[in-house]
Amino acid sequence: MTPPDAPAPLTQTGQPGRRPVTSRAQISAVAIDLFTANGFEETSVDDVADAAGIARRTLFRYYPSKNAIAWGDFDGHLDAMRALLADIPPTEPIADALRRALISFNRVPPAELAGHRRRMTLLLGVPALQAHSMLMYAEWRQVVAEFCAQRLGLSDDDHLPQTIAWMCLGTALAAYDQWLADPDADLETLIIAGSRTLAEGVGALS
Amino acid sequence: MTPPDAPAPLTQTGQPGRRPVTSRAQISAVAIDLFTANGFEETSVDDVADAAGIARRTLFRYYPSKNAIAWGDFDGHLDAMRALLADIPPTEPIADALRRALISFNRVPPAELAGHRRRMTLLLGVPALQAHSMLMYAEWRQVVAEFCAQRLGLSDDDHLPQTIAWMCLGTALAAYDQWLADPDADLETLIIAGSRTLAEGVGALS
DNA sequence: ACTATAATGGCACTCGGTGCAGAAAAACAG
DNA sequence: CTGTTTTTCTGCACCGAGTGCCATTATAGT
Repeated sequence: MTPPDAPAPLTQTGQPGRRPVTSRAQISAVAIDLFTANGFEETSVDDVADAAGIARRTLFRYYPSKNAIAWGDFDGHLDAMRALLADIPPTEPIADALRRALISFNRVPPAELAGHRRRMTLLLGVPALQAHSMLMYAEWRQVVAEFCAQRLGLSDDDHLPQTIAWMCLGTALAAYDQWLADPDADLETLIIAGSRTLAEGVGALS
Repeated sequence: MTPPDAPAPLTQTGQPGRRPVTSRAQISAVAIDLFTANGFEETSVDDVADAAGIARRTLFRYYPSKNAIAWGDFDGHLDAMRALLADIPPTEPIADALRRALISFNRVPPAELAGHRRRMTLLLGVPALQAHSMLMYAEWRQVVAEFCAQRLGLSDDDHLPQTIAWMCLGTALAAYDQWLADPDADLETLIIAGSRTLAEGVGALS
């Protein structure tokens, strides 16, 4: 039985004011359905707002742009990456550390795999989203650069940490491209292969 | 004396139809002046069109988007990169070849250095242009990937060539960021330093 | 002068994004 | 139960980028 002093207002937070009628995650999910089914350019923001059951104006309170909807919650993933790198023992060589972080960061529960694939297909396939992603990647690179800088006793914005961060990004994105192109490919295997090039350099090839 | 049979119509091409009143390069130059002076977001397409002495509608015949104006002629540079890589003897190790190509590709005549710097400051500094640049970089990466694929006996879209192409891009962009941040820095020196990381890998650091 | 051709220019329209002001829910105090 | 406060939602008007359409203008050749 529910206690008599708790009329169960479902989303009671103790704070005044109207409750949000939806969530960023829900909007993103609905939008990705539409984008995948009908195409990104062919889907207007009004379509997304209608499908999400909110007004156009409200949609732009949840997300600053149509492009951003496809990404969903990126800051959360960014914090996860930071935490991942922070947890790596200082004794581990930097190349191993980066490989481990790349693998962990891109590991998704099997239940979410199909959805993840659909999202990434959009992000890496639609030109407007490819472009917008650059801005997300910039923050991700900064996280990696901070880690490398600390390890190497350099500043965040020094040349070497920034170069390594760029290379890590490239490693991850090249792996994703392969993964999306081949339904049978294993993302982790691809990342491990890319990390080898990252660690040993192009000189080790010829 | 001009020959009597040549009334010197200045831009006579033998083809009928009205002559273009301006050029892509000229529009780009005028636009970069405005963008640099007043800011990219603060400058409307109408402002650029007015300054270039053409109608808004005409401007969009020269460039498909406001973003593209800042890049100017990129396809030309792309062809140059292709030619650069094609000219490298097959005996040269792939890491050396990439380093040489990166250096040559980014070498600019001293007379154009200041202009180049202004353009790159916009391209790497303005978020909208950072994002748009991703689409240009994709073509550039493809050129590099084709070269690597041929050298390694692989396909253009195989994992390894694509990974290397991403890393080359990162090397170049990290160098540019440093160059723009420090007015006294030498771009070539930065690229050489980055190429070392590219060739020897991250494993050579720790 | 007449015709074919290629570029320019104006107009109306769509779509993404924003500022503003008001309506609608929720908690709380009397 | 009524009024107050807080927060979210919504409608409206507006701006700037980009496009389709069609008329206009300039050039070459007959």
